[in-house]
Amino acid sequence: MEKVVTRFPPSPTGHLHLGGARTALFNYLFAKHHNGKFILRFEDTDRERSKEEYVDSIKRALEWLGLLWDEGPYFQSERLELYQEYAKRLYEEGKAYYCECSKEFLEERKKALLEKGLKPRYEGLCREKKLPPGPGRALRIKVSEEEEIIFEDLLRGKIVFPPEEVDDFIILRSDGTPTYQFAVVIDDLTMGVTHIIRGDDHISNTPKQLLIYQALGVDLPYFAHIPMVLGPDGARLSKRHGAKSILEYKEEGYLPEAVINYLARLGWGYGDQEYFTLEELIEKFELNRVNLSPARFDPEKFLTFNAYWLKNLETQRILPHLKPFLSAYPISNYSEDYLLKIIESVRVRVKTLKEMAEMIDFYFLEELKYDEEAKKKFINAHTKPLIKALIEDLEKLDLEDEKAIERYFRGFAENSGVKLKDLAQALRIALTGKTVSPPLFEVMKFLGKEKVKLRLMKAIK
RNA sequence: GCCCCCAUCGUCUAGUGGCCUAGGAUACUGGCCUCUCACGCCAGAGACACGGGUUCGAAUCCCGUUGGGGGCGCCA
Repeated sequence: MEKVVTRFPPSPTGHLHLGGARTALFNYLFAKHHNGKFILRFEDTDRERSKEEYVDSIKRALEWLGLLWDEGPYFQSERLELYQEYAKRLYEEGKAYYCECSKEFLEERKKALLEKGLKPRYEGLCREKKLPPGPGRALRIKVSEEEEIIFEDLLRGKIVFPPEEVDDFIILRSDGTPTYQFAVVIDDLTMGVTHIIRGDDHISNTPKQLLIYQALGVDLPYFAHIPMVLGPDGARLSKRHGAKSILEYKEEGYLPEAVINYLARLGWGYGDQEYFTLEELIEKFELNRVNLSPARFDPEKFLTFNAYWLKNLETQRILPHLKPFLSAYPISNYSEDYLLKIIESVRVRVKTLKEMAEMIDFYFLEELKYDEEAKKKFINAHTKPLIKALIEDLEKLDLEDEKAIERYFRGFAENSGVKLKDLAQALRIALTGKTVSPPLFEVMKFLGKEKVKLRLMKAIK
């Protein structure tokens, strides 16, 4: 097989969201699985809506996900001459013609046809006029009215369109810029793209693109139309329906590993396996395992995947992602080893990095933020003397030895006639300020004797 | 309106004519574990959209219906 080349061609008119990211992922995985090349290309021929800002955010999102492109990014806006050359060729070969119909006129015709219950299509008014290029004239491709248009989709098999489905469509606007249909074909052709993997909303565009390939007299690439990602409500996932950008998930404390994994499982499966690393996906990804029906995005399950990776990824790989969430604290005062141990102790208890940061903030705070209500409840006339006694005992304890501490506390509770449960809550508040924390004896160990003593004293003051 | 795609638990999926009394995950319910919160473990409930064919046999193949999604731009 020739070398596989895939591409991801976002238009920089918005941030990268889950749907786009999944398309990028599948293209990336397919290319990497076959030792091929993955190209990034920005389709920015719509100068009105394209923004530099989005180019930047899409790139950052892909980088964060680890979907690194081997070539590009290309910009269609920088390749206008190329499109014009190809268009000129089609015009000179009589395969395309100039059209002088105004937008307003076409709009009217479309309305009229629609009212008659007909398919809105260009009626070929300028087809035989043999107009030369000129201002206000768009270039249309000549389309046969008799032949069915057939193509073989890698996932769905043969797809047939009746000839009347495609009219003489525009390939070059009257301002000389190419339309999407034309630009994609020329780009994919000149960039050597072998496999076009894209959302199935493009199925209906494919016939038009096929006709361009045909007119050009070149071989077709392979097409694979993957199902779209729908919102939880089953409606199309789109920016207007509040689809969040990938970068927003980053800010909410999602791990790229989780995003990748969840996205891969939307519309793709590998037996009963649920969890995959990027490396594993590259190894196992095959197009024939892609589902054909659209998948709904389920925030709940997405969170679960994040929780899974939070508790299974090596702590060294979590730390860099966690650091931005800890920026309010002087974490540079703590060793990496210390931070890793803390991560280890809370990773099973949280679902996002944000939650993780909140859960361990007490390690870094000079002044604890107490849950006042809980403090009142658990640090009372009954427990205060006990805490005082504990402070005395602290000197002779080895906080490094968790097991020993636990034995000591169990004994202490028994002797004092309180349940460890109740004593533990009082201590938890005193040491962390909260009612929920990592295991107490671990907290003491990591805090160290000095801080434990200080915090206990402060709590009973 | 016309055209195209799709159809298994709520959701993501396994399943490619007999292994299906339909498996897993998640969410849900109950229990166990337990210093809090979690994790974990055990158990439960939960689906082949419907109707016709084909076949000895259909979740799996064919047709229709219904439902969902998409497209019909000098947007991408």
